[in-house]
Amino acid sequence: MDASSKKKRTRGKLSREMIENAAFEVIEREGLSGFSMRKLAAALGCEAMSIYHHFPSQAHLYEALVDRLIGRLKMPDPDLPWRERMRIAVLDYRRIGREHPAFATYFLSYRMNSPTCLAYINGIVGLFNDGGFNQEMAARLFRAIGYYLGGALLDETAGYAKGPSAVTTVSSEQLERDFPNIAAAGRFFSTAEFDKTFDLGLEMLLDEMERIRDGTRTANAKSDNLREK
Amino acid sequence: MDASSKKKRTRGKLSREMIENAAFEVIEREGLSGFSMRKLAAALGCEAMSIYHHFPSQAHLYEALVDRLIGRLKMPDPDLPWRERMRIAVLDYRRIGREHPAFATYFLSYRMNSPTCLAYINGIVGLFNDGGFNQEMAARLFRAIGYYLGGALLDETAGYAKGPSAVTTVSSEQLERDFPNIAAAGRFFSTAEFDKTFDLGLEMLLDEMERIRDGTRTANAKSDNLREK
DNA sequence: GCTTGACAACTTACACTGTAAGGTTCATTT
DNA sequence: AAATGAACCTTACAGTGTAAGTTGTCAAGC
Repeated sequence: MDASSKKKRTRGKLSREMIENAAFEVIEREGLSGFSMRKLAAALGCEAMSIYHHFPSQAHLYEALVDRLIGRLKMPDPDLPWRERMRIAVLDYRRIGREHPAFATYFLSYRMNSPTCLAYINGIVGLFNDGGFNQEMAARLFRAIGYYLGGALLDETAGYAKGPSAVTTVSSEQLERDFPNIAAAGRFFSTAEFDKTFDLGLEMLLDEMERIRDGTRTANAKSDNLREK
Repeated sequence: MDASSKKKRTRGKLSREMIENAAFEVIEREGLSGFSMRKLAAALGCEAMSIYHHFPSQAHLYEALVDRLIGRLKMPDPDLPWRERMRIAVLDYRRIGREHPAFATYFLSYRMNSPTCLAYINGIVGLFNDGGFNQEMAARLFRAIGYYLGGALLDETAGYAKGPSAVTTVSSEQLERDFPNIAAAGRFFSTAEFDKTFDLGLEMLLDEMERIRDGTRTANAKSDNLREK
């Protein structure tokens, strides 16, 4: 018989960390929708259900992945100028998203509630408080900058740089002819332009935040009340 | 036998429009991940495979849904002041996302390439051109505003307002004690505050765009070159 | 050395998914 | 009346997450 020669069961082989590492790899290789517990198991050289001994569900595993990414983020040095601290915090977050483009899709719509993530968010909100804003403005600016950051990451990781998702596509000749504005703008939409575009928007928001803090934002703010309804 | 009494086959019942309408309903009722061709068929009173006669795949169906949402958007009146045109365009897009919160998740990472969607994008890029920016700046600002808009929609439709996605959550007592900044900011994170927060960020970006156009953005822009690396 | 217990990993099974392939029904045209 | 072809249904397959039950392996106590 000697059935043991066929399957080399190395006991205690698996661990949470090993599984997490493999999960990151499989997700990036197969894409988030192509990821499955069975493929993860194959990468680990075990059966799918063995993973459930370490993570009670796929959701728990995903949560651990988010925690690991967020948990490694450090708050920027408080001795730096505030604007620089804010910039670093934003770019740090963007970096971990860019490092895991396939996982970012999940990451970005994940509503963080683990202690690790809450500690991070608490620190970032504190950074806005340090900027000299009152609680309301700190809260709203936190959200507004987060919108920009999240939207940029979504586009940079899942956007046009990955090619069209449409089933029916348009030839570049037709694009040039029928949609000239897009054709003209297209060259600034490439992956190589991501940093420059992101920085432009980020600096715009940083400028405005400093204007709000310094009370020098009187120019066009009046039009805020022009909204219908 | 009289098998016809059991199943009332009403021929020509289905149509692309009917299927699309039902799809929007089922998606919003079941959530995007809870949506399936079989559930859609059940809502339509037909079998799953009947849908494939009208849409060759689920992806084609989704694409049609995106096209329908985008296709109904009109460019703002060109006679309005430019800032107002831009504001309306942004809010229109946000509105259709908010009207289909469950579908928005798909919508936001969908890379539009259908003629309908390209026509829309072409119009919006043209709106930036009308603002008096050169091609490069128009392209980058289009993207930057899109980042803000997309991130906001993602958060408003899939974010914290839907409750935590984490499997392990933290009690409100612990939140108050360990994460005071979040607790303090929390009241401005509610659904009721969405409009006000969105408007703040939008007006910030509109302000900055006008500064860029008018060349009055000299204040802090110098720090743009402080980036490491 | 032997037994026991606990735990880690595996096996099986179920209800679900999208959709390929092919069969059936029926309104319309000839 | 016969034929056509669109519209719809049935069946089947390979994939999914995971509940439930089983087996293999190692360490401790006798």
